[in-house]
Amino acid sequence: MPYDFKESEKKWSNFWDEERIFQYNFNSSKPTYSIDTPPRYASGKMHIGHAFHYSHIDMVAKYHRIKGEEVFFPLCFDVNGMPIEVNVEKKYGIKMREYDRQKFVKLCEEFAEANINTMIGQFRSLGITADPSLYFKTDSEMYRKYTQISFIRMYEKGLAYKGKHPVNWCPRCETAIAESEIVYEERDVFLNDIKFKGDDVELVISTTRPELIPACVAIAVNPRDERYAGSVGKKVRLPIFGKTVSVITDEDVLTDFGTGAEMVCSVGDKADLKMIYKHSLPFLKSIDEQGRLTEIAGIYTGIPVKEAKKKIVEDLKLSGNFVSNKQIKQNVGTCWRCGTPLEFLQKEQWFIKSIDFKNDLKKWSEKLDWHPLFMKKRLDDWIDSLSWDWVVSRQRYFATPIPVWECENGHPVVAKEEQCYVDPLIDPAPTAECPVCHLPLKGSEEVFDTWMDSSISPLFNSFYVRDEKLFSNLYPMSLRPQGQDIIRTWAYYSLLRGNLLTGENPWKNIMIDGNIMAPDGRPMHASWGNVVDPNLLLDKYGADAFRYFTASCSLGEDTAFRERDLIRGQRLMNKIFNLVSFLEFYRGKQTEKDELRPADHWIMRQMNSTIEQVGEAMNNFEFDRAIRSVESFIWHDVADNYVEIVKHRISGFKTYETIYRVLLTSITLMAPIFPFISEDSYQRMFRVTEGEKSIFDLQFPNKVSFSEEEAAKGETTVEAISMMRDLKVKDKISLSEEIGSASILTSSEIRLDEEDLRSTIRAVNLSFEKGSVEERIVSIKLTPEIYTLLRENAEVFIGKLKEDPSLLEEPNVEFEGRKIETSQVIVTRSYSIQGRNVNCGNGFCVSISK
RNA sequence: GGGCUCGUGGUCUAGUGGUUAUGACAUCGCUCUCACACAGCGAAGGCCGCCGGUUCAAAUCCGGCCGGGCCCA
Repeated sequence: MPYDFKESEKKWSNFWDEERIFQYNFNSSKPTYSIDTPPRYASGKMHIGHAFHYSHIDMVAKYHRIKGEEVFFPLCFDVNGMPIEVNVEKKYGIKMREYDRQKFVKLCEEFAEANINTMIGQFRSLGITADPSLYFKTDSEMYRKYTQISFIRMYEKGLAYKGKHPVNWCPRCETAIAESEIVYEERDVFLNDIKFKGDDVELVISTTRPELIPACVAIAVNPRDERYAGSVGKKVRLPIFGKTVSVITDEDVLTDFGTGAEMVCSVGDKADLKMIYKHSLPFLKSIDEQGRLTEIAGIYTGIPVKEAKKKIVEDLKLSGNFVSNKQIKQNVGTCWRCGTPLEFLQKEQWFIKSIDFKNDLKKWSEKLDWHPLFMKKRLDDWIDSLSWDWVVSRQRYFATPIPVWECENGHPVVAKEEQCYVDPLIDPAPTAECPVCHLPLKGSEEVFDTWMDSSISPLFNSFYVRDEKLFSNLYPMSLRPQGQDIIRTWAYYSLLRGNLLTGENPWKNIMIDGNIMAPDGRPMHASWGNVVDPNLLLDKYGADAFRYFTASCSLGEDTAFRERDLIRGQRLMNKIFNLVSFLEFYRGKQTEKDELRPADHWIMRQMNSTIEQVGEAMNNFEFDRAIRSVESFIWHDVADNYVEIVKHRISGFKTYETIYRVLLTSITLMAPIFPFISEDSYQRMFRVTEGEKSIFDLQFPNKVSFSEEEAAKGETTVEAISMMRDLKVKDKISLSEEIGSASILTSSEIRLDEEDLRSTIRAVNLSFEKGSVEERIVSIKLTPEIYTLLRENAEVFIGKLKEDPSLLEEPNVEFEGRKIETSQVIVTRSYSIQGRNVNCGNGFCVSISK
């Protein structure tokens, strides 16, 4: 009867909920292991990548639980921000800015809430037991309150400021965009060659943005470009617009891009901005917030950029200034949400100081334990590449309001902490008028970048400001788990703010996961039709099988989805189910007093090394190593070999005790990875004797003591049995059929458990025959020490031994004046016996006869 | 273009200097064996991406190239 995962998974997730097995106990005396759960973004349901990532986090949580720690694993959701706004606009066919602001926010809340409910169900199906008693979502007033308070504290420390600075601006979303939110896309654009004339000079510039001609403040060429040597310093007129600009030189101009002469516009892009600062050129505002040309464009005023580009090119053709164009590929900075090409605008914005802390950030990053370590470099490289402070104001609706009021001269008044949560559009300012100019104050319409919310998650989780005692216990948190794609945002901003506000890192460890790719190795895209739905997989294979796949992926690496791993996982669950059924069948049927035999010592030795390997791997977040080790133990050592041996003597108390211990240890080791089958097995077979309510109340297993000498005998016994069973299969003798005799053929002393061997193989007689085995040397190798000693002569030495193997019979061999111990020589032999059907292993052969 | 990462039997994968390179899935034999045919035993299948270097010894270290992925410009 195969394992019914559907029924089991339903049953045990209900049990965990009802019994509150995974609820954090604030009064516990156990050490706390705290996890800064990534707040799942509530714009839709979870896809396979999320399911993958949260499964890993859950394995860490359950592992530390079973290690005896009190695990703090909050259930949380991220709600604020543009993706939900955009989804709501789509769903209801409305436009945010044409809709009532408060009503629109309400729609966003409802939309998010529905998704949250779906995702809570998905978490449950996956066996992810994030704690609902530690629930938060980022749009709650409780959460937003601390976003605001943390801002106020940074403002008071001079770390937040309002400043005028060019920002990346999305004309569709009408909001500033942080550097980290820019998505670069390769697009086909036209590179236009346009003639600029002066009184005594004429030159052709190349530009992809002819609509910016009215914003042109200079023409730049490379100083070493001889083609333009005569033009430098001269004046040329802008075609159509007539304004006069100078030809300047700048090292950054590429001589091989187009004609090698380019317009400097204020402000077209970052490169323009750099030249404007360097050459003290004027700032013009050529594009407005909606992406239309401003009044400096004369007759083109008010025309959207795309249209203006077309018109201006046409007019250039008419005026004879247009030379030619060609299509090129160019990386265009676009809005991460809507894909609209971004503009560069000079705007008043709120900033958080970050550039001043570049060196500190690298030190803070150094203090973290990174898993895997190579991810650290990605953060360090990002820190190095930053060129200005973090723009935190957004001109949107659904997010935390910036707790600020302003007079009409733009003097800000920041809220008092006691006022928070505060909505300046509704609530009054802390002072009646502007303290500078005594004018009335108006609440800010701006909201925060959503990373302002999510990057205080470790502070919020640790009861920052709310409860000093809890804070000192919980902060810094044990672990930040997250995806590699948001190192430059979530990890970076959290590290920055945690340190700026508390002077300490927000966590001790950071675990970075890779992505799940489609089965074809490419990213999953709806339009490529290669998306895999986790719900279908859970239905088909079950959560433990899915977790088997996720555990088998190396941390930090991108992995193509492999359905075959789920198949294998499901088979493993079935194997475990059947092993437990076997034990269950013999429960209470013991009648004989027996003693531990060599095979029992052997399985204990294997078990100890599995305990050690799994513990080490899990401590390092190496789920793949843990699972390989435990799977190989259960399937091969226990199921294929050990169970076969104990079948004939399971009526003995000691034998039963051993297999009981072995299976209980196995499921305890696996419980963090396969919670359902482990809980199911525990409840069915072990709870009545162990007493604890849940397998997760057990402790990570300790090693047991055993005799190394007996274990070695056991290993030989297992090997002999396995070879004899193979012979029975080959001779078409049923495994249950008794055979007359079994023989061990060997040229040397051999120690094994004759009784286990005979009973397991069902042989009436067991005999030993000496001296009849022919051996052949397959290879001769040396220990690394001897290789190091002999270096280039090692091969000569090996050749000598091959020529005369009898040398190996002495304890030492003379070679070039040295005495080399033969124990340092690794000889691989194969054994055979002429004319008999035998199996040969390590130092002996076996044969059987009816 | 830069940083990081991966490239091992048909497919996927373990393996960071030293036995005859691990295992899974698929394929092919044989076996209902008293926990499990979602099983067991066995077979076939690999110039470890390519080129060079270091070393007595390289899948493993170094350099270059080719190809996939992530992030950035």
